[in-house]
Amino acid sequence: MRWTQTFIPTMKESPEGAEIPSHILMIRAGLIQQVMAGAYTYLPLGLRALKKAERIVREEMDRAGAVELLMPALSPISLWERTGRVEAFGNVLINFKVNRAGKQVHLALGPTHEEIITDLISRHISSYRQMPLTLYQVQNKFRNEERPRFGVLRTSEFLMKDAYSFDTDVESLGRSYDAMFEAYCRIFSRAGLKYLAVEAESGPIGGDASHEFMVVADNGEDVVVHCEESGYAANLERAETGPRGLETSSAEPQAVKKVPTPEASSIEAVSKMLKCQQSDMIKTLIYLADEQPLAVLVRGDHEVNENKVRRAVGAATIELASADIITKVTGAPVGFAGPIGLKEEIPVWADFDVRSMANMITGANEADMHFTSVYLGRDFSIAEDHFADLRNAEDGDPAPDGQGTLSLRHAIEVGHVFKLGTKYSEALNARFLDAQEQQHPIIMGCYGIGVNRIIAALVETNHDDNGIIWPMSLAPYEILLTPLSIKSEEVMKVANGLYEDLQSAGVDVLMDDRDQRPGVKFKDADLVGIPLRVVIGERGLKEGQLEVKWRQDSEASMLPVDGAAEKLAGIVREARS
RNA sequence: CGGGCUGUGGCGCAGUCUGGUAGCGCGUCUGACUGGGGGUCAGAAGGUCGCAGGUUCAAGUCCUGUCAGCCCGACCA
Repeated sequence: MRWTQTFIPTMKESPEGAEIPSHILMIRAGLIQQVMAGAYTYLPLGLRALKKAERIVREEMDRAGAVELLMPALSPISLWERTGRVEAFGNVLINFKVNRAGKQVHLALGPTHEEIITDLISRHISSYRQMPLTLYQVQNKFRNEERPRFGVLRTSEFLMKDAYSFDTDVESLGRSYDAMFEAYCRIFSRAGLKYLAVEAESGPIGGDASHEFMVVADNGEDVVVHCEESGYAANLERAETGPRGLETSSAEPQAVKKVPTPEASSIEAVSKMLKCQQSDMIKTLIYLADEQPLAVLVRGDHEVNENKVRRAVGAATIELASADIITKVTGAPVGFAGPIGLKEEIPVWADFDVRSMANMITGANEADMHFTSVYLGRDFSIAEDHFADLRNAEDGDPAPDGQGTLSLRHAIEVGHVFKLGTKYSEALNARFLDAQEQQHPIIMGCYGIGVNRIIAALVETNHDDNGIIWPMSLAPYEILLTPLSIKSEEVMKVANGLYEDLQSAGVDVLMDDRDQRPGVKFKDADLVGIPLRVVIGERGLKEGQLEVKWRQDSEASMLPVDGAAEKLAGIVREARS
């Protein structure tokens, strides 16, 4: 492609509103253009990168034995009603009514396709002989995100590769899952991403295993917990922490005191008012677990992990109690709850770390009052089986296996594999007969990749001050030819010859044939980030040489014009790997 | 959904407090010079200042409403 014949609107300045590198660079390099919040046009260069990512995904899915199909974005709302996901998705599900032959038809734009594919499978699979089967598609998804942001990292419409496996038993599901897991590893490696496969929260519905593929990046929306030593990696929502020592204080216990803390209803405010460490305080939160109130205690500087509470308590749902319920249960307004003197008898759970606390400060279950010098065992007690790991992991916590310490990092989720189980097959009546003529629901898995996020995550993690640094595998073009003077016949003769030869050799080549000064071309070359740049200039041609430079290198090397095309094509082929 | 910020030629911004001829840089167009890291000179085009209403002799500027975008938080497969 010749630069003058395509459409690459590069920009010198960062657009207003774009703040993170991937967003800024994708706009400046002419990859995308915003249409509205959460919706972007892929310009020619951006689309080429996206298609490269898509191709890698297809190749690896096919290699793993998955079979491609294509489902529509449009679907009848009734399908979503059957699985209860109209409520589950709520406002995220884009749905609307249209008039058709005088009737109103209620439609939804698919945010994911479990319903549609399970409905499909229920009509065509009836025997164990037809499985295992894994189907996939690459298609646009629609989610009315409450808050689209960060360029193409979180949008209302996005390109997703979604795969679904159908198996007869759990062992077979495990094999299907592992095949997808392996495929994902190959996909992200080929895309040049440094990723972590982390244990993920499988959520309240179905499934006993789930992994997310995360690219560590400061601007990522997710937080992962990682241990270099043991290799343990998990989403913060899921991450467990290792055993922590039971420290005992040698200080002489003092008597409990009730102290006034007017209007100090947060941990921060109380610690400031009483001039104490947040880690000496107890945070007491009232939750509703399956509609039943319970109190959860964690150290003041820790965060409660609701999923852990839900699992520890054995509840299906968990939510923070409303102000009314808190007042009813504790006898005090929000912010003054504590384990001593709760108005109602409710279960009290505590995080392991509470066990090693002494001389604590807690709410007094009375407006504007806290207790100080509180001791576990002396002033309140908690049943031994009500201690559990109930908080989010923190930097420096021991790893679950005790090997090394955990560190927290922000990350971008680019893929997710999930053992679904029978949630959808039961709801949509997708069953099969086994060899014993017994009927069972089909066992499913689902596997998603955000294709746009592969691009965004790559740019986010592979750039320098001057622009994007593409790996050969995703680069919109593999070689950029930069003739320095298009007015020089000699330069253009060599450039055009190279261009033709490289194209014939199957290389994706872009030639900057604009009548621009060299500085402009070099700046744009770095911004756009094509991996291999070949400069054709009068200076070099005098020696019969071209100048070849990798985007990530600062120094160029010389290459004789004779045989340059074959040489360059070879280098590209090698780098594609 | 709560909090904060921003809407002025294609892009980035100043001007708004204190009402009085709409400006700057980049980009674009024409011409000349120039030609290895975003050139120079000369000229030109391009804006109902997000939208609606109000106050005023006069509104980009003041008031009311509204729409859009961005950031933080809440929420979220």
